[in-house]
Amino acid sequence: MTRPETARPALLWLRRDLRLHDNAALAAAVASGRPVLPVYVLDDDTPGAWRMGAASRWWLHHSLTALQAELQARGAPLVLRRGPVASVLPALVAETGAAEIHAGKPGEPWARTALAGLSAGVPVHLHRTQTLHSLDGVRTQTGTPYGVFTPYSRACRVLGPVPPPLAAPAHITAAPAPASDTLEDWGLLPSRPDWAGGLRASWQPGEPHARRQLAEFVAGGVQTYDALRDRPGMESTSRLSPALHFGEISARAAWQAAAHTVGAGGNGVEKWHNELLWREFSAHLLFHAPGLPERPLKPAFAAMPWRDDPAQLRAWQRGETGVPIVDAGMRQLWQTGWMHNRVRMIVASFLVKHLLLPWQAGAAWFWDTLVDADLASNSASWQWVAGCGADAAPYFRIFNPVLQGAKFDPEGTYVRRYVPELARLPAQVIHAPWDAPALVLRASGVSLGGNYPAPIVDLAAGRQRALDALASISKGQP
DNA sequence: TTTTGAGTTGTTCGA
DNA sequence: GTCGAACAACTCAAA
Repeated sequence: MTRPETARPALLWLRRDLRLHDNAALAAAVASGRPVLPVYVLDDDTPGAWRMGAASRWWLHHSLTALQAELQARGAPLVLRRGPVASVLPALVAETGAAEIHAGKPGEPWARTALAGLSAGVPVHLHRTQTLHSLDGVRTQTGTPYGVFTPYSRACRVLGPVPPPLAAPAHITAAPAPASDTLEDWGLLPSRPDWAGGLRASWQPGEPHARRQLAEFVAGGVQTYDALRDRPGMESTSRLSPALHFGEISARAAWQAAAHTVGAGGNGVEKWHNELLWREFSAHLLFHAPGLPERPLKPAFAAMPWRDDPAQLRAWQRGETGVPIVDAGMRQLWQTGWMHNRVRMIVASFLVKHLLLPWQAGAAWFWDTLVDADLASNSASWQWVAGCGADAAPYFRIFNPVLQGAKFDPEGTYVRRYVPELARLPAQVIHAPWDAPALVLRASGVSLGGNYPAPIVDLAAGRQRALDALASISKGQP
């Protein structure tokens, strides 16, 4: 007995597009007229793969749980498999008799390489699901990729209006389901110890919640995004970065939802669009510079005299540097799996400039602890702060964590929330307790070197050391 | 081909 | 307290 040709399923490989709305790969699989077989592959084994960090794995577990429920509601179970995609997918094709594969086009070099090495014996159709624009398609007039954000963003904006998002299919004709792992098999959640309490309290992964969150942001926060997005003590950002990373919402939906707001005053929508284009630009950079996660884009930085200081790196990771805004940021990261964007810049600058520790060490910590860890954005942003990126910050731009704290957390709200031992300090001294009179410290229950560390580096000396190090690798030096 | 203007997010110093 | 200039030189992208 042979099945009719049209009964052979279309395999839908979902990776960073864990959604039903505006999913071109899903739409194409449904449009093929074949039964659809959705599959997620946990790939820790492809050589060169950037194995997802612990916080990302926590998010993935819950995002896949939500996706299973959504697919099930439309009649199609999600198949879970584990292993290198280049062997898992062909095996699944052989097992199910699938006639074609649909997937989102990967951006990470290692994933593209793995896909190129895949020979499934059936057509593989790749669809753009992760970005607004083609990573390869946006080029300068001479055909080279962009290396500077502003002209890149201009080129994107003149491409024309972002097309409307695709609807979610009302019904999916399911293929007979092959064997599947269970999420519990994968052990994505921490057990001993269970450190995910702060993540559970802060987040709700999955497409349905991401859509609600976007709607709320567009109805309120985006109007004041321009003015308030730099204030870490306020809820003034979208907090959609993990949903965007895992594709629970599409960049297109995020763009369009804001574009349609009426009566938008100020530049909130434009700022929001720019942030989406920064995400896009980072993906563009990684696409064209595969070494971005490992090596500085500016070759001169190979000679940078980075220090090796495990104790100071550990103090930074734990939020025990003695610099309040830095410690608050690092503790927010550790507790919630996320850090406000402004504070990311401050803690990153502190690590690479004041401590003179390599940006790769910071990027590795972020990779493991962020629920929104994204290879392109993380690598490009760390290189930018370190000064070795394509579109780098000027060498003299060294964030002063005291001034940054006073400017963007003037009441000390953010520091008080994450560094409770400083909570009773007056706002005037909360960002530099070492300058506070002994009487004020005592009255606030703060003991420097006791219940809160003294700064592990003198800020002025650290700044000068960084300037000297940067001067030592400039071409003007003998 | 050559030229020109510009380049996310800052700090310090001196007037 | 406030303000403007200086802080390298380089590379990018377009005219």
